Order: sequence, then structure tokens, then C-alpha cells
Amino acid sequence: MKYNFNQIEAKWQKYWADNQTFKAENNSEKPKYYVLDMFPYPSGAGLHVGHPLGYIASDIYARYKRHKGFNVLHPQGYDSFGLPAEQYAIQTGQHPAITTKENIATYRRQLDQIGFSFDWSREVRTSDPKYYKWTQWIFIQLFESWFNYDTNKAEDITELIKLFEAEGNTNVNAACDDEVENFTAEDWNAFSSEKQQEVLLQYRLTYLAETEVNWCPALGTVLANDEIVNGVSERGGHPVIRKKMTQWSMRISAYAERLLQGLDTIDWTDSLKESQRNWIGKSVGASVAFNVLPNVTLSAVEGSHTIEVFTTRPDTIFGVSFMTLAPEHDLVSKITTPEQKAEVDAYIEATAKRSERDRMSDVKTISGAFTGAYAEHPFTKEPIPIWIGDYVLASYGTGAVMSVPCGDQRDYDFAKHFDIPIPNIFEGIDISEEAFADKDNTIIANSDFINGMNYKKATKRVIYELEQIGQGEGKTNYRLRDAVFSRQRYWGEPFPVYYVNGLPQMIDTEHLPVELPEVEKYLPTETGEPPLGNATVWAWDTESNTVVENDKIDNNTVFPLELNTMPGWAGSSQYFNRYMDPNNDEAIFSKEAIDYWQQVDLYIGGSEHATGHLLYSRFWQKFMFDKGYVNHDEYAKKLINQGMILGTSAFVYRAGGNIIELKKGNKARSFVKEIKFDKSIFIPLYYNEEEDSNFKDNLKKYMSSEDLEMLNSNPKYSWIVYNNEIHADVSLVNSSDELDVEGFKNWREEYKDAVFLDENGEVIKDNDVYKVRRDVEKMSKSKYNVVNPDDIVRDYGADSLRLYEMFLGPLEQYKPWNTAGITGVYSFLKKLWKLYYSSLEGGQEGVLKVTDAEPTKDNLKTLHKTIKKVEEDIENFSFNTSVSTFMIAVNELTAQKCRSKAILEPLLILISPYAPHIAEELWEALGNTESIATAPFPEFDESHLVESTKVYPISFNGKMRFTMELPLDMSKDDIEATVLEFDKTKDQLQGRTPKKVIVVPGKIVNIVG
RNA sequence: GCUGAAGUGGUGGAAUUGGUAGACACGUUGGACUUAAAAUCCAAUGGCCAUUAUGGCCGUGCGGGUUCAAGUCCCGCCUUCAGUACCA
Repeated sequence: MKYNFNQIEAKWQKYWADNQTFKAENNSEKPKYYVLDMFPYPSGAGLHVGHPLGYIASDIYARYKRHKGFNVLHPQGYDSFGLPAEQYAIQTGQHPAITTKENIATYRRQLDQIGFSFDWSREVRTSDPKYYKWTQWIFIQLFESWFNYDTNKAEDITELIKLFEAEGNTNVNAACDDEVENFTAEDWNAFSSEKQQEVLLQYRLTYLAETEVNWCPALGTVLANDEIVNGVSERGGHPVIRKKMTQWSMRISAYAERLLQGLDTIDWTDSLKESQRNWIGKSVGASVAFNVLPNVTLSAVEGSHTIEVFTTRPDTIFGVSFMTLAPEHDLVSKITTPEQKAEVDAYIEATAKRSERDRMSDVKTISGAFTGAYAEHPFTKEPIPIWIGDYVLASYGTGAVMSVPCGDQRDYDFAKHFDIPIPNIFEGIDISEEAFADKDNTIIANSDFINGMNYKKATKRVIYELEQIGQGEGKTNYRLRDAVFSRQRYWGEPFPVYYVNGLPQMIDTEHLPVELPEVEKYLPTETGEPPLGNATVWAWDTESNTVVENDKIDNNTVFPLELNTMPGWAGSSQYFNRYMDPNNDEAIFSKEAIDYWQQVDLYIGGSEHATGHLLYSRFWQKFMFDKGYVNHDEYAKKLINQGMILGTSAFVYRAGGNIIELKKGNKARSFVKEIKFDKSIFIPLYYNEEEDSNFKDNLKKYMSSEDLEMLNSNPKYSWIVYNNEIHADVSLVNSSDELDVEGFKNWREEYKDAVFLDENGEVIKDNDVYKVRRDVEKMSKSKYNVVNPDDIVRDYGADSLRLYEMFLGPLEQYKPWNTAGITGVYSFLKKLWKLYYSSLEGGQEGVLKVTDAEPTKDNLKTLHKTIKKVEEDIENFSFNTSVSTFMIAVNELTAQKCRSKAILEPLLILISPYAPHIAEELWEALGNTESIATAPFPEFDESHLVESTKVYPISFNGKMRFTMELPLDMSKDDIEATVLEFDKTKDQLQGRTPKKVIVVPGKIVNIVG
């Protein structure tokens, strides 16, 4: 019998589906284990070989855990809302739901043929109303909650209302908007209902606010920062402007500290935790209030102003020699003196013109203006000049800093530039060249009551003194901003929100889901409203509690619905919990389900979600925990980031190509005289007839006649840069990097008559072998280096694909794909097959050759060595090394001519997580009637590995020279004596007496001297 | 700049607490089988030198150090990748 992988794989995939082999039960006698993948966005391009890497790893782990006796939850679904389907709808008019459905069908087919052990009965799709019903439900829960800093958790909004009714808001310690007016209980009770709603909105965990957003007029939507490249939209390159819009926001900043602390309790990679820590950006310091000195020239005395600053270095307060405000700071207009007004206004105008991006990229240029005003130092009472400068960001801290030039390089540079004094407050530190920012090795000087103190002590003391005079306190700042939660898009979750007098009202949860309406066009409306503005049936009837036609809006019982939709991360922020009970229509999940599954034990996915999905979902989980819906405030115990599989692009060089640059001027003389060959080709058009009479002929070789003509009629150009490097489709290149020239020429019309060049720029003749240049790049369609798993499965089988993806290298690492290498694992599978089936000559069917023979000592040693290593490897997620281990085991057992069922049967269980189809097939051939999926993992027995001797490496001065086999129970002294007596030792020593002999029993012998 | 990860043959990568560097594969070369190719099998394969029983020298990004012994530990650099960026 031959190893017919296509037939075997189809057979077992059908068997698993028919028998629901991997269906997880919500209650079981077995211990539970939850293995989760980041669910994919089903794009139109389908999967390439890079996509399944993480899924294969998690599948191996899930299958391993089943062998280890666990009830494993290993679900899969689709993050199926998103922009590409919407863009496609805009272009073609096809409803995104149809596109999405088609793409999902492709994904499912591709996933199925790789043989994953997903429990498909639990599939979720974020765009399915049955699913997003619960996304809307969570949104409402957030709306109905506020964050109490006293209890450090989210509480019901009704609790807050009770507090307001009883005592106003002065004693409420809540996460809320920056500028909330103070009111008493009487005030509150006297407020109109609208006023009360407005106030509450400032406290809710999801709230409406005027937010400055990146607005792209051409696309008619708000873009996230990472959708903007070089100041224009990533898609289409349209200009992006800053615009204020009323948007839903999530008060994630309330959870900043808990999100930070929680990182210490979870087993995620350090780099990922570090990313999140940086993103949260906690800074501990103090806020200090500086009083602005009244200025005699300012006639209107509007009372006193104070500038509040945040600093992480209160210990340097005596080093302040100026203050700097962001140009946008509110106080600027109020404190600027008449003499300085012109200069300040000019500066503000100049800064306003510079885009955010210019300001960021142009860090080097120092600019600013003096306001003419002075503030009073809180301790010395000396006047401090107040400047404005765009190195101070309005959006961080208070938008103002106390500038300590001796301790901060930016302040230092600013002071140098504007000739502001730089007082030195560090003992024995030279600051004539640059600022001294090292706070750990500092003794403070010239600083009144903190002289001689170190950073820690001085900081404490300064904060204490500031508190005494009421001009400051210890404060912690976070970089984490609230997350904008509105998108001006069609293909997303609609909000369960309608508006009464402009104030948002939640739709009762019992009427969810509010389904996405149909629209004619998926673009924003002509008046600039989001795509849902095109919907004609998009109003909420509060009597029937249904969505009705817009023309019924009377703002009495029928109201307009929210036109924005939710962002991509909404649907992915609780999907892991929904998998526990995905078909529940009564609740997001049942209590029984969450109590049983608890939390994700292992989560595998890409690191690109470090500060997006992985942070937002932690936030929602903490919220769900506060509300008592879940029992862990971190949802994933352990997280592994799989690395990316890169493509190995193939490059060919053709004569001609695309002109990428034309240069003029006689500078060409100093450039290459010859034609230089690299990624691009430089052709100097200046040449000396005498020196190179062939040059003109050569030019014809490299350039098209049109280009040549254009240049001849355009004498101002003196050299030309061609990009003659083109990507060849990797499928046209064989394992020895040789191009199928014929195929390549037929691949594209324009390559039909193309002339190719070799590495020296020489023209390749028809019968020459063309070797392509290979380089590793990200796998992408445009680089023609995409490898489709369908092809691999067809040619080598899913088991080969699975093994090879793991064999490529460590899971977390970035590594290139090279299809040629797959023959290694493929022949391994064939060798494995041959251990079980004899191959008979002449195409006859082989017969099963496994017998009940007693295993030999060697057989047992190989098996148990393999059990031990594979078990360790899986536990350490070192899947690449276990593939090697399998290869070694099969090679050894083949050499041993092992036919013993006692060896070959457990071997299948070891291999089954990696190559489940072949394992099932051979398992069945051995007479098993049940799937191998839950067969118990073989027990490792140390006794089979016990050796009586050890081949000792004998080294001299640390260098291994030869080996000696010695009994393991030999004593140190006996080993030393035996080794020293050995002839080869004497040869090595050549008469010298060893100074020292190191004997590590069971390890090594090292002779020094 | 800061943070994190990583530098090992032609390539992907192995190497427990420091203890035989290069496992396992790919590729390459030679051979067997074949009319031929594919497939399969066998052998060699870090570099340099020597020898034809055997051997020697150098080798894990660079420079130091600790140690009987360093890819592994310490100090100082260099390079690459990723994230982040005037965060006070």
C-alpha cells in the first residue's frame, strides 16, 4: 500500500466532521483546557502559507492536550467586519455581507484541508447579528457604568446618580471628563433631565465627546494613526486633516493602572508586555502650580493666573530657569504682554501652519517665543520668564512644563538657543556641554532645603513642601488616551443608540440586535454624513421598539438612530468568552459555561495586535469582571506571538525596464562610465566616442527604442536610472533557483520578447540556464512570492505542510518560506509509512508488516527517548525540534528493522498532533476502531534510557581530542587513572605532566598542562 | 534617541544548569538504479593546511574579561529586525 496522502487526508477530515471528534463539552469529568487562535479577517485573497503557522502550533498543542486527558476547547471564527469588503462594495455595489460570506467559504475550505481540530459547532462571526447583538449589549453595559477610583472598579451608573442626589459631585472620585463643573445635591436635583443626562455622559465608560480626529475628506472617514503614512492616507494617498467631531469614546484611561498591574499576573512575552507598558506610559511625579506674576503693563487685572505643570523630576525644581507653554495653551493669550504680542502671535500662526507630522519629524529645529510674562518660583519666589515653544505638546500632561535646562536636554537646547541661564543644581556634574538626566547618581546642590539629598529623598521632600504651601502634590500621569469608538463606515456594528434632542439614548437590551440597515450606496452622504446616512429605514420607534422608515421621525415617539458604526476591535474584544457558549440567545454566555471554561489557557496570535486588540480586550475583560460577568480580570493566562513567514522572492533582470530617474547635468562624468548592474541599472548617457565606440550599440541593448529616441531628442539628460529588476513568480523557479524562462516569457505579455541579463549585465542567450536572485521579503501578491497552501496540500499533503511549517524554525521567529525544503518532511512521512507497510515491487500493494514481536532494547530506547523529547518540546512550544526528533526516531527504527507493535503504536500517538491524518490511518491499520484523537499519551519510562557506560570526551586545555568509553559507575579517581594511562593521552601530553585533571563524572574529562 | 528581540556553515536552523559547536533538513558534489528523466538509495559536505591508517590550525558579529572549560556568564562596541517617539 502506498502513502496516498490525498486520499487519506480527505478520508479523515470527513471522519472528524461526521463524528464531531473535536466537539468540546461544556461539562466534563476531564480537566478543561482552552486553546485559542486569533480569529482571521476573511480577506478575498484567501490564505497563504504564512497564515496557518499559528493555527498549526495551537492545533498541535490542542491535540496534545487531548492525548493528555483534557477536555479541550479549540474554537475558530471570523472577524468578519472590516474595510476591504466595504471598499469592494463601493467599487462594485456588491453587498459586503455577500463578499464576506464568499470569503469565509474559501477560508473554511482552506482551513479544513489542513486538518485542524477546531470545534466548528462554536464558530462565531462578528458580522452576524446573533453575535453582534452581544457586542451591542456590552456597549450598553459600558454606557450604564462609571469608574469609581475609590473602589477602583466600574460601578452601575445608578450608584452615581444616588451619590449626586445625596451629596453632589464634590466628593465623587470618578474617572470623568477633564472639565466637569462642581455641583451640590441641590444643584443636581434642580437640574433638568437634559442637564442631568449631559452631566452623566461625562462620567459614563462610553461617552460622546468632541474629539480631534484624522479626517480624510476624500475617503469621507476618520483614519486611525496607523492608517496614515507620511501625512496622507495609506489607501489612495489622500490628504488628511485634523478635525473636531462628536464621537463615541471608551474611557479606557480609567483602567490604565489596572491594565498596567495586570501585566504582572499573566504569562505573555516580555516584548509584548513592554509594548503595553510603553503604551500606557505611566509617569510618577508631581503637579506643581506656578503663580503668574501680575504685570504692570497689563491694564485689565483679571485676577491671578496659575500655570499647572506636571514633572517627573520635582527634585530639580530649584533648577527651573524658565517655563514653556504649548503654543495652543489657553493662558498664552491672557498673559502675553503688549510688547511681545506681535512676536507671539506670529509664532503661534507659524506653528499652526505646520502639520502635526512636520512638528514631529522636525525635532531638531528649536523655535519659540517669549510671552513677556513671568511666573513666581514656589520656593525662591524669584520671577521665571514664561516662553512658548512647540516642543511642548498640548495633548500631554497640562501642556506646560517647568523647564530645567541642566536636567533635560530639550530644555537645555532651548535655553542655549535663546540665551536663557542654565543654573547647575547637581553636585560635581559638568553641564557645559549637555544636560545631565541621570537621576540615580545625583546629589542635589544649590537647592535650599534639599541640598545634599539624592533623587528619591529630594523628590519626597519637595512634594511634601509643595503640599504645605498648597502649590502642588504627588501625581501620576498616563500616556494612554481614551479610545475613539466611532467609525464613519458601513460594514461595522451599528450602535444601539438613538437621539432625543441630541442626547443619546440606549435601546433596551431586550430589543437587540439592532441590525445594520440596507443602503443604496456605501459611501458617505453628500452632506458628509457616514454611510448609514444613506439608509432610508433607520429610525427608532420607541412604541413598537423597532427600526422604522426615516420619514416617520417625529422626535416624539420616533427618533433618529446613530449613523456611526463601531470600530474593528469592538467585535474582537469579547469573542473569546462568547466561544464558551456561542449559541446562547439569552445571555452573552451562561454562568455554567464561564464557570467551567474560566479563561483562555493558551492564546496564539500575531504581535501586531500588541497595543490594539490585546489591550482593548483586556480592558473589556476587566470591565466584565467588575460587573461580575466573568471570574478572571485577565482573559488569557498565556500568550504566544507566532512569527511571520516571509516569502522568498525571485528576481530577474531584463534589459530595459522602467525608468525610475532621469538626471541632467555633466555630473554624469563623475559617475560610472560603465553600465553598472545592481538592483537597478545606471546608464550614463555621456560617453566618449573614442573611448567606447560600442557604447551606443550597448545602449540599444539595455534600452527600448522608444526610450532611446526620447533621450536622443532630449539632450539635457546625461544619465538614466532604470529599474530593471523584476519579480518573477516563485512558481516559475525550481529548487535550484533556475527560472523557467519559457514559462516566464509567457507569464506576461510584455516579457514575451524581453532580453535578460545575468549578474554582470551580460545578455543571456536562449539556451543558458537563468539563475534568479533570491531575497526574503514579506509575502505579498505584488511581490509574486505568495505560496498558496492549496498547492502544497495538493502536492505533498496537509501533514507535510503542518510538519514543514513547524520544522522551519522556532514558532516566535520570523523565517522565510522555501517550498524546495518541504521534500525533507515529505520523505520523512514516506519513511514513516514504510515502517508499517512493506513496499512491494511492480506496483503491488504493500502489506502491513507490524507484528507482536517483543521490542528490542534499542527499540525501547528510541521510543522512550522520543517520548521524553517530544513531551518537553511541546510543553516548551519548541515544535521545530520535535520534528527533528521524529526524523531521528524513524531513521533509527528503520535501521533497527523494528516491526514491533509495542513500539510502532505509541509512536503514532506522539506524531499524531503534528501529522494527524497519517497517524489516524496507520492507527486504524493497526486494528484500532476509535480515532487516535483521545488515545492516552505514552508514558515515559526512564529505565529504558539508563546506560552503563558513557563515551567521555577527553579534552586537553578545553579542546576535545578524542573520546573514551568508560563505565558510568567508575569513580572520579579511577577515571582519572584510566584516562592518564591511555596511549592517546600520552601522545597528547608528549611527556608533560598534567597540572590538573578535571573529571566531571558522566560529562567530561579535561586535562590541563 | 528609548524599549524589546536577535546575530552560529551556501540556506533554514540544533546545542539541559557553562562541559564533544554545526543535530535534523534543504542545497551542492560524487556514485548506484534507468535508454533517459523523475522517484529512490549510498557517500561526502564549516574554513584552511597537511597526509593518504592516522593528523594539525582556525572557527558561533567585533574587542576584552571570568573559568580547567564560554555560542552560553560579565564589561565595552558593531549590525539587523520590530515597536515607540519632543511624554516633561
